[in-house]
Formats: sequence, C-alpha cells, structure tokens
Amino acid sequence: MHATLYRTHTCGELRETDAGLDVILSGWMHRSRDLGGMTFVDLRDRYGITQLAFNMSDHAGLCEKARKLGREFAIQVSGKVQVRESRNKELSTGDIEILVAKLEVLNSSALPPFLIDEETDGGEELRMKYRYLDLRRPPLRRGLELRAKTVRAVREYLDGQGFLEIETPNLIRSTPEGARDFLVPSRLQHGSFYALPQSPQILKQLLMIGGMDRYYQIVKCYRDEDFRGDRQPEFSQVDCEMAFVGQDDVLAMFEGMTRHVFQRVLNYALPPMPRMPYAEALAKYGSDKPDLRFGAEIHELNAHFAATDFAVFRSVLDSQGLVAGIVAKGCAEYSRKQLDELTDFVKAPHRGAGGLVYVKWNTDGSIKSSVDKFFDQETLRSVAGSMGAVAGDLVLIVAAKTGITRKALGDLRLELAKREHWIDPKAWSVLWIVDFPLFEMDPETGERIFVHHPFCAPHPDDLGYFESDPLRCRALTYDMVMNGNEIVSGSIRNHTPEVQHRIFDLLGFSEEEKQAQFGFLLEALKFGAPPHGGCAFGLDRWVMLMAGEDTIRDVIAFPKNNAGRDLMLDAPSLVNQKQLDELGITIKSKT
RNA sequence: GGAUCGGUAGUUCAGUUGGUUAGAAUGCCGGCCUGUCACGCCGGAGGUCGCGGGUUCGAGUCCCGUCCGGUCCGCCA
Repeated sequence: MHATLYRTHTCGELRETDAGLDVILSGWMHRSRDLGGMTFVDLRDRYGITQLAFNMSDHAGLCEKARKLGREFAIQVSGKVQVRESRNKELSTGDIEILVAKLEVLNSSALPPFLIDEETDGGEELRMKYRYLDLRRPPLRRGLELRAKTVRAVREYLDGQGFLEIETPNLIRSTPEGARDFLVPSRLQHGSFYALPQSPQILKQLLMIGGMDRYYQIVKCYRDEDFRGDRQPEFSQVDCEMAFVGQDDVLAMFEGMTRHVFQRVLNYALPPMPRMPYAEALAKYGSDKPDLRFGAEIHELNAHFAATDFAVFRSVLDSQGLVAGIVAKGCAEYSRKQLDELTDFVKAPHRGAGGLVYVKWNTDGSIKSSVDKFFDQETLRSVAGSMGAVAGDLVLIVAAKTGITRKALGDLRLELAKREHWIDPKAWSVLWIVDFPLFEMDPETGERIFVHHPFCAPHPDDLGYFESDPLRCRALTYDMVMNGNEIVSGSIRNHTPEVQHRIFDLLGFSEEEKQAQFGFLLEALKFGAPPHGGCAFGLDRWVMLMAGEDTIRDVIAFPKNNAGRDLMLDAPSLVNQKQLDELGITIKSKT
C-alpha cells in the first residue's frame, strides 16, 4: 500500500541548497492558509516546520485534498524542494517549500483542545490531561532534549572517571526518618509493606562497603509529601558515591562534572566554584542557598547601635538579637506604598519580623527615615555609608531574634531583586556551601535533629566538643547551590561503627531502636568499611534551570499535579476488591 | 493540615447594584480570494454559567455545602 513510510528528511533541515531535491516528509498539519488558487500548509515534526505548497492550476485534486486537512492530521507528502517566491526570515526553513506531488493522510485528528504552538492558549490542567499533545509544542520538546543531553553528558563524564552505573532496588525497607514513605503492601506477608526509596542512601553506602568504589545511578526517588512547582512525588537524582576519599576529593570530582555538563549542554564555561561556609551564607544572605547573581548582602549593625536608646533596637540588643540591614541600590525614591508592602512582606507570619526600618538617602544628600525621631541625620548617614550605601540608595533594617532577622532580610533581598530586576537572566551563580552544622534544635519540640541525615560524618576538627556541645559541631556536609537553588547535597559518611553509634546516641536512639532500624548498616560498618562519601544531584531542578523554565514539570515528560494526581492516566485510582483481598487490605471510609 | 484565588462557548477571558435574548477574542463550519506564513474579507453555528441546596417576584451575580484546579504556608532527613 505504501511505497515507503520512511521519510527522507525531517521538517527542520531543508535549505535553499536543497532546491530541486525530491523528498518525502512526514508530520502533523500545523496550520494552513487557503488563498483560493493556492493553499499553503505548515508541516510540523520534532525538528521544525516546513511549508508545503499546493497550486490549483497545477494540480486541482491535490489542492482540494490539502484544503480538507484539519489541525494535527498526521500526513506524509512527497514532492520537490523549491525556492519560495516570498521568503520567511522567521523560519529556519523559510527559504524553501515543498511543491507537493503526492499527499497521504496517515491519520485524521480530533480537534485539539488547545493551541499547539510555541505559545499556547491552554491552561495547565488541560495541558496535563492531554500531555501527549503538549509534548508536540517546541518548549516541551526542548526541555526533554535538554534533559537527554544532560544525562548523556553526566554518563560521559562519570564513565570516563571509572564510575560504575549500578541499579539499586525500588522495593526497600521503610525507615521512619525524613519524609513520609510511599508504601507498597506485601501480598505474601499481609500487614507488611515495602517502601519506595526516598533515596538510595544506605544502599550506596553498602555498595562502597562492597568494594564498588565509584558508583552512580540515575534514579527515581519517592517522597509522599505535598508538592510545589519544583517538587514532585517522584523525581530523579544523579546519585553518586566514592570510597577512599575525603571531602575535597568529592567536591573536585563533582565540580568537574557540573562544569563538564555546562560545557556540553549549554556550551558555557562555568568558572571554578567558590566555597562558602554555612555560617557565612546565613550571616550575609540569610539563607543556606544564597543567590549570588546580585549583591545586597546583609550587614550586621549591632555595633553601630550598641549605645542606642531606641527601644526597639535596645530590647533586641539586650536579648542577644540581631539588628541588620541591606542596601537597596537606587531605591531612595520608593513611595510610602512600596515601603508598606515591603514592611508587610517581612512581617508575614512565617517571617515574623516586627517591622521594617527604612532610611532613604536622597539624591540631594538629605536623609529621610522611619526613625528620624530617634537618630540624627549624621548617625544614619554614617550607618548607611558603612553598609556601602550612597546618595540615591535605600537602607532597610530589621531588628529581631537573629534567625528571624536573617530570614526576613534574606527573603527581602530576593524580593527586591525580583521587583528591581537585579538578576541578569543569562548569569549563573554556582557555589558550594560547606561546614554545615551536624545537628540543629527543632524550634518546636526542642529536640536535637540532624541537618542532613544521620550518616554524615562530624568535622574532625570539632570532635573535641562533639558530645559536650554538639550544636557547635560541624559536619563534613556540602551543598551545591545554583542560582539560589539547592542542586546537590552530599556528605562524607561515618565509616566506623563507633562514630555512627555516637551520632545515634546523641540523637536519642536506644540500642533497640538502632538495631531495629539500622542494624544492617551498623553490622556492615564492622567489616572494614572504607572512608566514603558522595552526593546526589536533583536532576529535574538542574535541567529546569538550564532550560530557563520556572517549574520542573516542564522538563518531565509525564508530571503529576500539585495534589499528586496524574491527570492523563487519572491516577491514583480505586482498585477492585479482589486486589484488596489478596493484599489483606480493608479500606476505611473517610470521616 | 492551614490560607488564598479561581471554575461562564472547543480555548483564553469579560460579565456593573441581583433585572430584557449571557458577550469578546481566538478556534470551528460555510462562502470568496494565486504568494501566504497569526493570510485577508463575508456569513454561520456554538452555553446544564463545575455540582447540590438555599434566599428572592427574579441568581452567572448573594448565602451554605461539595468537587475540581492554581498559588502560598506547614511539610519536604
């Protein structure tokens, strides 16, 4: 029936130099323009768009057939490449068209529910339900292409460095730490459950003990928590681990990988990555994932106001709090309304600042502030000057408990950057954050909790006060931060059972709990476990950033919505009674 | 778990103080047009105003409930 269904060319490749060539193209009817005497059809495939030309005086039958093509009909044509009479400079194939000699409709199409083009009129929900149609749009296609390219570059680098790609199981044991597990009921043992891995953390440590001294895996991980634009219930990691290494070895290896991928995927030479201690990140940027594409660092001002009578500052200083501020360059003209908005921003419940002090250093040199009653102009000008402000700048100050001041100013800094377009969209800020604390205090329960996970090794310099002052103890833990996003998280692990026991002890585990939850790991560490460490890259988020998208959904072929539903497959779904009976599961009705 | 915004034509949206036959753009259908490329021009069809209940002479509009979706907080070692 078909001489061939193989196309000789794609819709993105033909150029003026191909004129005269006989070609076969396949694709979807993108759009058509019927001028009466002739009809133009834009044919689309994964590679681009090529114009098809049908001439009534030339071949009336074909022209009539072309007129009847609806959007998204799958068609195949053959014909001759010819130079256009009027060219389209917007299109890479805009110098040529195909004078069609044969047209075959491979399949008709229902009317698509939204516009399939670079920009679409479709809402998020519709696009998710008809994801296969959304995937025909160039932005989605580019996202998946970039993802494939990234994965290829990752494998290229790691394979070249002698890493073994090893799969670990998806049905594992639930551990009560961390995020909520997705559970899979066991048919053979009613009442028992597998868990889907939140990460292959322990398994990769066991691989190191098993002698696979350089391991990686591009792996799905699962967390049953609520979702966001940059969070999905299942997501992909580039999971890596190395044995017989220290922190510097790991950082160098994966900094190298990151730079290799940027070079391969974006043709961008990423500069060497600075390493910033956690404490400095918090003090200067109010965040452990600072975005360094713009300035506006936090300046601590306690010393400037040490002798103040201003009650708000006084009480904060007397209770070991923090008075600090940032400089908003060129924002001295801010209106009352804008300042009120910023005040409300820092006073939002989850930020918790009591208010926002502003100091406008007007271009005429005068000072106008919300604390004019308490400070003279000279004092304010000198404080502002010490922060690097000049005339025309706005200084914003928060006074509160240290954590609140830092969080409020850190968030404010990002908010101002957004409002004032301080961020160059082409710039990259990639750095390591190091020297995280090993533990922190849960502000609600007052319990000691680990910052990363309980397998991170304590910093050797801090072992002296490991037990006496554990909150002061740093860990051999590191994050890679890309444009204000945590992209990589990792650590050197505990490879001796002694240290691992001490950590569990400090976290308040009993011997029984240790054995019940992590007995297999403690046992394994007894058998000559090598020093080891590694990290995991958040692949979706990384690709999202490189693609310049706002949500990881745009770089995942079939994402779920914010409620964890797959709108296309309509999952999760009810199952039949037989399946439930086999698993010994009874469903309790709600309420 | 909480807050908040939304659900009206295939799609994206407007819809005044509760008041005549619920509109626009785009898409779709028909007609005209030989160099368009978001083609153009003329005409037409297209609605359970998410669902259920209530208030009212009268509800897209007000109230209650519910379902669905977006955003944010909590949560995410």
